[in-house]
Amino acid sequence: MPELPEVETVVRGLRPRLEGRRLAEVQQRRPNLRFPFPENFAARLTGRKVERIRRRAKYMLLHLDDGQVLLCHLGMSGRMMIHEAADGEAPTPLDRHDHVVFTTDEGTEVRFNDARRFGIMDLFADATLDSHPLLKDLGPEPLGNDFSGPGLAAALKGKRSPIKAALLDQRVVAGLGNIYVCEALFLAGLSPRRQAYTVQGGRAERLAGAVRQVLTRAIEAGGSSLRDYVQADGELGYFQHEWAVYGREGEGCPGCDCDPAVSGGVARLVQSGRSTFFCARRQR
DNA sequence: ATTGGTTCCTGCTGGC
DNA sequence: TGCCAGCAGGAACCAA
Repeated sequence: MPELPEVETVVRGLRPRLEGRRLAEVQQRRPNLRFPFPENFAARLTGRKVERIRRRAKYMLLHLDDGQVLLCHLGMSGRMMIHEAADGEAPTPLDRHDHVVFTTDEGTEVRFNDARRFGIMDLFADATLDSHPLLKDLGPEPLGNDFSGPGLAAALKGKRSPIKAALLDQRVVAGLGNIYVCEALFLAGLSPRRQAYTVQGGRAERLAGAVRQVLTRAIEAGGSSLRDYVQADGELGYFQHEWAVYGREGEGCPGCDCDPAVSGGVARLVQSGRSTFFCARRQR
């Protein structure tokens, strides 16, 4: 599912096609995604130039030349598919889940496709960005300077929920989802069931380092491609081949030499309604 | 205030 | 082989 590394990969794929380009045409093909589209969505975007594209947590933020910001969230199944203009070739037919089509002044099409419609699009003034309800409570960027062991420890202090749930809380650290939380806890050797407030000192330091490491590696690999997710240019990411525990129930834990038939290997449990994968031997 | 459960949605998977 | 229940999950929302 698109988590921080996947969104970062999409942003990097979109930049060369959209930054500095004008949106010649914008088609909104249904009234809502997860929420209704803002009023006059397409009209307010048409003719605008995209000055800068950046990422905050799992959100893409497109800064426009008139002081508006277009916010996009890929939800579970959202993709940005790029169709370059080609001489004399018939355009690829639209899919029924192509909900928004942006066409630039160069003729490039960017199609937002989202089968499950958990995605979000919003459009608002740059000046209100810091108070935007979806952005205002977000925690630090895990790859930024504001994220550290002591900072993480402070955010976890007093939290009685399992560390797994705490890391999914976007107010603690922004951008992690189920996959990378499982992977980071594995790397840090921490049990997903451990109460969050017990992750202090060296444990918090290890966990912060593990979060950074797993996200950095995933971005280098171009993200993880599940059946839902394709990078902006249609290339597949490779990080799913590097998962140590996610989706590997019953397989041997890559950190243990033990036989999965004897030890049980990677275990699965359900926490806050989602699957957690972990190695009970290595993670305490 | 904090925490846990439910909901939205569709496509894929696995069991019969 | 075909059918269909169940599962996947980000984050708002609600209830305790």
